[in-house]
Amino acid sequence: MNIYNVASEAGVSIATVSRVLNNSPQVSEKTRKKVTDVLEKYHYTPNAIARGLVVNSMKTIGVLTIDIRDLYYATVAYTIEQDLSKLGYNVMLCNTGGDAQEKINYMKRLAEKKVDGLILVGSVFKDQKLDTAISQIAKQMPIVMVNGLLEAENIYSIICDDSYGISMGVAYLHNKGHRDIVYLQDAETYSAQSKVHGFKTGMLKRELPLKAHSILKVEKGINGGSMAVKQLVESDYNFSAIIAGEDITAVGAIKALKALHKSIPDDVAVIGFNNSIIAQCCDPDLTTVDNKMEMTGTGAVRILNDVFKGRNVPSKTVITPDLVIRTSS
Amino acid sequence: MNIYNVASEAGVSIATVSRVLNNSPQVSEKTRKKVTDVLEKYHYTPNAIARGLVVNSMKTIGVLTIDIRDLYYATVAYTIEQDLSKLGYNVMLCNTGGDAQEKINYMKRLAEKKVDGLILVGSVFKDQKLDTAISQIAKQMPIVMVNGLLEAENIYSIICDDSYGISMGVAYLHNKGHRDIVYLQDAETYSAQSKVHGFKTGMLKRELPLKAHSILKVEKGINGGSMAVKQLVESDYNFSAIIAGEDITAVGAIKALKALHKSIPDDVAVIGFNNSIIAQCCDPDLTTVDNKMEMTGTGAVRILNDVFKGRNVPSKTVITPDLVIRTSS
DNA sequence: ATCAAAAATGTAAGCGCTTTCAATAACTAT
DNA sequence: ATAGTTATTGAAAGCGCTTACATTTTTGAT
Repeated sequence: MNIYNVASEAGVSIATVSRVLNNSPQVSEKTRKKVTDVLEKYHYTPNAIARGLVVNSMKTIGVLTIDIRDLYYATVAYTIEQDLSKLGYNVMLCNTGGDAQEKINYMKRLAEKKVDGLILVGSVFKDQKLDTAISQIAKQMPIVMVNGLLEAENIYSIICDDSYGISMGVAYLHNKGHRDIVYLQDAETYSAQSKVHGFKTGMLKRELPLKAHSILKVEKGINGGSMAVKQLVESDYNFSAIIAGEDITAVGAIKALKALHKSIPDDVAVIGFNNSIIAQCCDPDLTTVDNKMEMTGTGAVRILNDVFKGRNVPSKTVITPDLVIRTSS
Repeated sequence: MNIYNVASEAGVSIATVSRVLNNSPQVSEKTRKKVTDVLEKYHYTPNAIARGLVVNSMKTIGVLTIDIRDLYYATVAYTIEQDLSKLGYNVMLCNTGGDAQEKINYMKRLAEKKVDGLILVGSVFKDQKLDTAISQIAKQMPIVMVNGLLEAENIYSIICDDSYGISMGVAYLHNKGHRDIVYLQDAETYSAQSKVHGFKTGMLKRELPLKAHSILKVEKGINGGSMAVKQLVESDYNFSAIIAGEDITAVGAIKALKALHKSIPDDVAVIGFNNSIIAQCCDPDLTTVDNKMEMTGTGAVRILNDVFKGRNVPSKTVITPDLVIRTSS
């Protein structure tokens, strides 16, 4: 059933049917009814591909995340999807993992499908090949980078000030009397780098010691956090507080500390990052940096929509995180 | 840059360009090179919309979930996306919430966009209007229902035997000597109904008491689980074990129990459902039913692909869950 | 009744591709 | 060289829609 069938059945031209389909005001009530009757009778479904070919848009946005099972990406992607849906867009969701080439492949496929825009959530720290590819794609459609930065035409960034988030954690711990704070770096993304930076500057600003074990690179997850604690204890490193790059890593640290009969927060204070639901599942409840996932998603969509509407959009938007204090610190 | 430009630049016909684009073997190496040179020179990107219009497919699958922030949906959707990607498909992800009408709206939009198939993850228990809509849509494309059932042409179900999962929990607790087991029902989906059924039959089979408080309807989440425990304690109900419909609800119960200085599992044993990462974040680690999220997602994709390939596919596939025993029971 | 303006409808081109079928080029065996 | 094959290539239709422009109908003022 296509527009021709409808037209002949209703005794009008295809142009008129198209007008009815698009609620064009310039069609009389009488013929409108004739057409809608036929439309309903045959359960006509317009073909968005054909429409898309003409108007050169499928009302679809590509969203690339590292891994949707990670609560951070899930929440951002959820908000993006819901907001876009209200604007009439659908979301193509891609899990790219950490690999740059995989990201490029996805972007190319989405470019072929002529998505109206791209939102890249999370980003590898630096990859020249990837950056080139992104800039190239941006010639075809606007790109919003969430917690990633790439200064180029038609690319917009929305970034949570993760650095500041971590430095808030440092400040809080310092005020509580902590001096030997360990930071667990559990990723190599733009955000992760930013967090490390925040930790370093926060420590230096307060003249706290930055030693060999102050920044530990670990695997993200419960196991990574646990291993870090084991490593610290085995090396007899003296520490009274841990800040982790993600809640889940902090949970791992808590588990290991408890297994060693360390009291939290009395023996060791722990701070996480993301303020995901996980922070409320562990025991004690986790103090964490709230990086405003909903605000991030909503902001990304607003930027994209503003670009579509031809409005003036700053190339970089910054979101300020909060420190959520719970019982683990 | 379109196929015409490429053709004239390369001095061939558009048919030849199309053949090169689709790696047709019937084109000589010489002309193939002429064309690919032009393709690369201009960074030509094929237009999948135009292609889609001709072949009537966009190589896209619609995936409807209740809420991607829920780890269960996230994991299933992740697996689906990854598996489909390998087969050359992209995923349109939709968060429908619990609302039937919303689901219908999404499905209609996806139908217009001519997705090649639909995977509905999770489903409202019964809704005549929704079922009618789904059956209608199934006339246009195959539909796979994950943990949902609707017997109709072109609709396939893949279901985790949640009923059995819960009954395993009951059996385990019974063997440990528990008699007064409470079930926390935290949803109204098909799965949720199935879990309740499993609880009832499991209890009856072992001649365990089913009293007024044996099945408690609660809100899903930490708060729901906590409230349930409070309610049970306040009403002086005597119970020694709790099974929750989801891990996160079980975590809420654990928190409330610990706040009341009940020891877990000695005073009260707790079992969750899903075997999500949350089950390893709480303290003690949560015994839970593993409903094989990856297997479910992979199965759904396999079914869809088999249908595409014209293979014979059973209308219902059942997955058997496992009981993962940890320290909370 | 008549004509100009406005409203409604129709015609036809074209969006960028695939694909059938016809035409041509390149071989092969005589 | 020649006819018969076979491998390449090209011409053109068509996928289902939007839209600029042309045409027809309606309306309203005279």
